Amino acid sequence: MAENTAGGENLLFLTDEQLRKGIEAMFFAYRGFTADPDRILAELEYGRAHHRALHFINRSRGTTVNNLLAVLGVTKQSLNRVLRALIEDGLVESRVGREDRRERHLFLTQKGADLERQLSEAQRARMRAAYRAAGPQAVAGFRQVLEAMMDETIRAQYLALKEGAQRDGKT
Amino acid sequence: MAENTAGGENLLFLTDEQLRKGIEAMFFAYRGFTADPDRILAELEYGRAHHRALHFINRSRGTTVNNLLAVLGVTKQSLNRVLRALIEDGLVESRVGREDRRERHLFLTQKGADLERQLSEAQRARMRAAYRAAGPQAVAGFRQVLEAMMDETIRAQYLALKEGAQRDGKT
DNA sequence: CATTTATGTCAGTCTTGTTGACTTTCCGAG
DNA sequence: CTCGGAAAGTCAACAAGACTGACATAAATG
Repeated sequence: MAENTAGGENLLFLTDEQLRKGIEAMFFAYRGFTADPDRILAELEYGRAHHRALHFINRSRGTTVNNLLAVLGVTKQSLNRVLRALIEDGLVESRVGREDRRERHLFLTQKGADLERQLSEAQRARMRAAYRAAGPQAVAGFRQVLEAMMDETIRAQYLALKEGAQRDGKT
Repeated sequence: MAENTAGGENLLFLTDEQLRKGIEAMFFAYRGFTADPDRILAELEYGRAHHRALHFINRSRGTTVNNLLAVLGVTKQSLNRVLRALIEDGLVESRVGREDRRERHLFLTQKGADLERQLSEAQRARMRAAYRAAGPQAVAGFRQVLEAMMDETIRAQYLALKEGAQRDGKT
């Protein structure tokens, strides 16, 4: 590879070959990332979309449908189908907004919180194992690269969320 | 949180809060990761599934349908739909195996290679920017964590792929 | 020759995305 | 205050791409 000599050692990680490995790592890792919750969801006749909704309702309780839409990056019609199922099954509660009665504020019921906990714990367990295997320094790099890979507008949302509602202590 | 004091600084990154941030980073970053090729594909009436097929045929030219199945982790019916379209449109060529004539070996045509190049370049550009922004050390950590996050069996495949550049098994 | 393997196909289902059309509610201009 | 537009949410219909199951064909293998 030409860049090897042209750019010097410190640019080796920018060769097409290195980038390709990163792309494939991302692809395979994402499969692992979703595998555990997917198995749980399959038994309950829910899908990944339900998991995502539960996750973000839990993490920003009382959020409106519109907020959730922006975070999830889907159409409101698509989200609505998922939300309807979760509400019918008693996992999510939808309350009419007090100030603006067009809005619906979303909350997990106890049952919803239980499932969310079960799903996120499965995902966290894998993440915890990966973090432990790789070490703190690798984790910092992992997060840096992921943040840099997000779309601009998404990154802004992510950084806002990162601090967000349940703020305990420092990063 | 308790772990903050209980585990000491070196375990800070294993708190549920840290893990949740990692999970969300993964979610948002994967959206960015697929966004650019998705835009190109949408205009051509192809989907992400076609991109994945093109990518792995390019990276392991002459691979068999069965190999591709294992790497992509989908059913043959699902892959077949995608492959049929790519072959009909003249992006992929399917050749009967010389040694084992039951096998079909898959190759990109010039047209297929062109599209693959266009798609992967869009994806590489984002990856390159992220790598550049984060630096070599972060990239090393990024890859370490991703590898640790894969399923065991997938990781074995990935590591094999990582080394073997263009190894046509038996054509 | 019987079985197994590799591939392809038809049919049907499910999840989750899409667009279009509609209702309810809010708010600002006249 | 009323009217019309905008915003939030809902319902309906459709498409992509995954899935399962059943079956067909050809070739390799014991």
